[in-house]
Amino acid sequence: MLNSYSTADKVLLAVDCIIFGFDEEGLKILLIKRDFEPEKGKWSLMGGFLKKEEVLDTAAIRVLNTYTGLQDIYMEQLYTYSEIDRDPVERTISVAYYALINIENHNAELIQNYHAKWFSVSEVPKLIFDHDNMLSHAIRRLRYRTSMRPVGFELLPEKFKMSQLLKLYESILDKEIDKRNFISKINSLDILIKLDEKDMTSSRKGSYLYTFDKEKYDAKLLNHFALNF
Amino acid sequence: MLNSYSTADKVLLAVDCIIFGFDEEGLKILLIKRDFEPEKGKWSLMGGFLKKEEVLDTAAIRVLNTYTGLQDIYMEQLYTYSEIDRDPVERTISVAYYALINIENHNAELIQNYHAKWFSVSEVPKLIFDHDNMLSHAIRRLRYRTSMRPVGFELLPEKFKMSQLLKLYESILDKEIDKRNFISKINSLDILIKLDEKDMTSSRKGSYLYTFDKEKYDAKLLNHFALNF
DNA sequence: TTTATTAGTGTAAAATGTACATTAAATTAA
DNA sequence: TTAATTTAATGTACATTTTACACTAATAAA
Repeated sequence: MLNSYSTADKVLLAVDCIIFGFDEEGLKILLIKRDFEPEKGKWSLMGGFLKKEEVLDTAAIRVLNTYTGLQDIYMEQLYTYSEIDRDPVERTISVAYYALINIENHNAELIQNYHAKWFSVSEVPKLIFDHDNMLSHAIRRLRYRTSMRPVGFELLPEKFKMSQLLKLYESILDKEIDKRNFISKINSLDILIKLDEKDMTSSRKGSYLYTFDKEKYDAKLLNHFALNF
Repeated sequence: MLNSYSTADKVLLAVDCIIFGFDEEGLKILLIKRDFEPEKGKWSLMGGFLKKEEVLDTAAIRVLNTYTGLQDIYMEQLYTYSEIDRDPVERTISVAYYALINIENHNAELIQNYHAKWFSVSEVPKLIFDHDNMLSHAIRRLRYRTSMRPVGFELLPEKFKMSQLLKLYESILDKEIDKRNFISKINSLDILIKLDEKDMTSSRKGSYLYTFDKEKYDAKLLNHFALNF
């Protein structure tokens, strides 16, 4: 019977969270060392089961918070994984979510956490279950998204140098980008505000700081701008 | 307990199928009239529950086949919907899938079916549950996808006129496209084979027929071509 | 042979993308 | 005080792509 609610199978539904961050060293991802079976001691994404009275988006937020202390992180649904043996203990379907966060802003929350740790995306250890697959899927999505619209908002501090933004793009897209072309392209989008302030920490000359102009950004989102680096 | 398999809630997991087709009249979508409760007699997507020993992709194929007789349709996962009350009978999470098919090729299968019917996307009736939402999400995805790579393959007959391909794009993107620019852009992709054959049914002059060059197409997919109409 | 209908074709101007090297500002060391 | 060092900031010429736009070609029917 295709449509009998009473006889239909019920399954475990999980969420897994892929959290991207960025700092001087480049693009990173947040992982936890499992302190429970199966695969205790191995690295994995933050995951947990959906509760009956809960929406997936909320479950993802709750799970992430439980493991990392991170609050109010907006995550986007990535894909739902349902391979029969993806979880060796019991048939579990998992809905993966991903988010971009600013590492500095959230360090306080993370420090008090037990086992969460940032890894460079280029040096991720072997993960449990199908988490490697989820991660590579998420990276692909992030790259794709980056080429469609600016992503810097979430990953950079409030005030940032142009060179940081450039480095962010280079990290995500994993390629070199011509500095002058990058700057003129970004400027042509007209979504940055150049501040009077300079950051003197890394050079004699100092470099101007910028912030995103959230209003202009939102207005332009509607016409979904594409960047072709 | 976040990670106890034994105490975690289990839920009903469904799949819903969004099937796009195209004919002389434009872009269409396949719906069924429900012959069971709830919402009996209303129009809906083809849906059914995931079985315990089944992968989502397979469930989508099975469900579609059950309602329409359609065979071997490759569907792509769209999104997973989990609003608490999306199904009034019981908490059900649904994974939506979508596919593009050639209406003519599959008419034989569909004719013998009871209640499935094609609707122009511009004249879709009110659907049950959150199926309207799924559909509009799918249309958005289709438009997006169309701007990233050619989609004609699946929706057109084996042999087609350039004007059909143009009309397909206009239907999906819901805007007029300049004929000359369209043709030269398509030709520059170098994925069509112009046949010696002409279709004389719609004009005195007759128009050349084309087929897709699957090999060239696949080769180019790797460099994901973007079309900006 | 004229008429009507759809198919098929090209070009010029504008916008965008790309490749590439020098000067500017400030600190530190001589 | 001057020179040397370091990173920041800027512009141009060329190639490519996109856009706007209108007439001729082929054929069948009248």
